[in-house]
Amino acid sequence: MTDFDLLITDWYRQNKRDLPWRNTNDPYKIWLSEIIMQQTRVEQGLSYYIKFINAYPSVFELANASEQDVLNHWQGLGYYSRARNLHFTAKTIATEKKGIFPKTYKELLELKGIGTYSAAAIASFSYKEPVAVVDGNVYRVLSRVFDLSIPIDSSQGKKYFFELAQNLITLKEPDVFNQAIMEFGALQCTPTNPNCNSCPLSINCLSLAEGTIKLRPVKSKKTKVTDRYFHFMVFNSNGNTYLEKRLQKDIWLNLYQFPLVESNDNAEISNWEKYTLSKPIKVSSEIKHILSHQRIHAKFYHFSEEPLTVDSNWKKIKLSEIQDYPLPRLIDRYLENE
DNA sequence: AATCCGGGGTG
DNA sequence: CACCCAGGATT
Repeated sequence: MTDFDLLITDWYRQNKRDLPWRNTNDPYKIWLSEIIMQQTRVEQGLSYYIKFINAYPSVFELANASEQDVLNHWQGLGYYSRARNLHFTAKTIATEKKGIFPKTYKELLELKGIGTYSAAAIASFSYKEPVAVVDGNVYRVLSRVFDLSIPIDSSQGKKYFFELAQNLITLKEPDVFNQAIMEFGALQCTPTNPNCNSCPLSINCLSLAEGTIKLRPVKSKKTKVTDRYFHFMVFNSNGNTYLEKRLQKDIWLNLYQFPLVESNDNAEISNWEKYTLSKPIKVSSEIKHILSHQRIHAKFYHFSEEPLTVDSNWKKIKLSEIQDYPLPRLIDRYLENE
């Protein structure tokens, strides 16, 4: 197809949403929006973007914040390594680079938390470098238009789609092309029930002609989910409780939770070993919390006495100040419903 | 190359 | 329940 770029950019000019990070060339704002939006729908990430811009108007405010403050603002969005890397890179930019972002795809790639997609997005949106973005939308659009069955989660597939997109991108307005193909995937060429009836590419869409729309894109792997059983100790005496900071290489790194004992099944814990000898005054029913690779079965056990011993990563806090700490959604939701 | 890392929405 | 979302780091 010779005029893919024209068709897609024309569609974009008529159908694009008005999003705050589209009205700027500021690499800080572009970068922040791209990190927040990774694996996240615009409707979910938008309020976080606004919150971050208000709290940290420039890379210097972000660099000078504590990691806990950054994680607090990130709370509930998930994939918390994004927030930790965001903060790490802000400090790199503020100190080593005096607040000036790198201006090329190649240099941007060297920053922590910035991969091929984000580097291409920042380089094209801020500096009009003609390097193609390849995100979930782009995989879907291209695999359908060209009816490609090569798996998008293979190394070969990733390389193939990047080169294809790179061959299609316009040199005049690479930023518009990149925005256009992603917006087209998000609004028109959607995962289920794409709007092929009113699609400017339907005449050229090989997958539509072959009847393979529902099969595209192809993924070869399926994620396997493991079950975990969490038992949280909710201490409450005189309005105080204990939180523990998660320091292991595991989910929710550097977030806080009620002190946890993990077991192999959902049987109620009766022996809390060194932590307490008393019986809980209340035990919640099992709460299921779904992550991409884990199914967590959680129970909350309430104790009205102080623990017998306190681990080094525990912190005694006022229950009324618990929201000063970044909490996994599981904990936050339990507090909401309690 | 394979696996891990959240949370929410959809059919 | 399975799949997807403005992906990246680690092993």
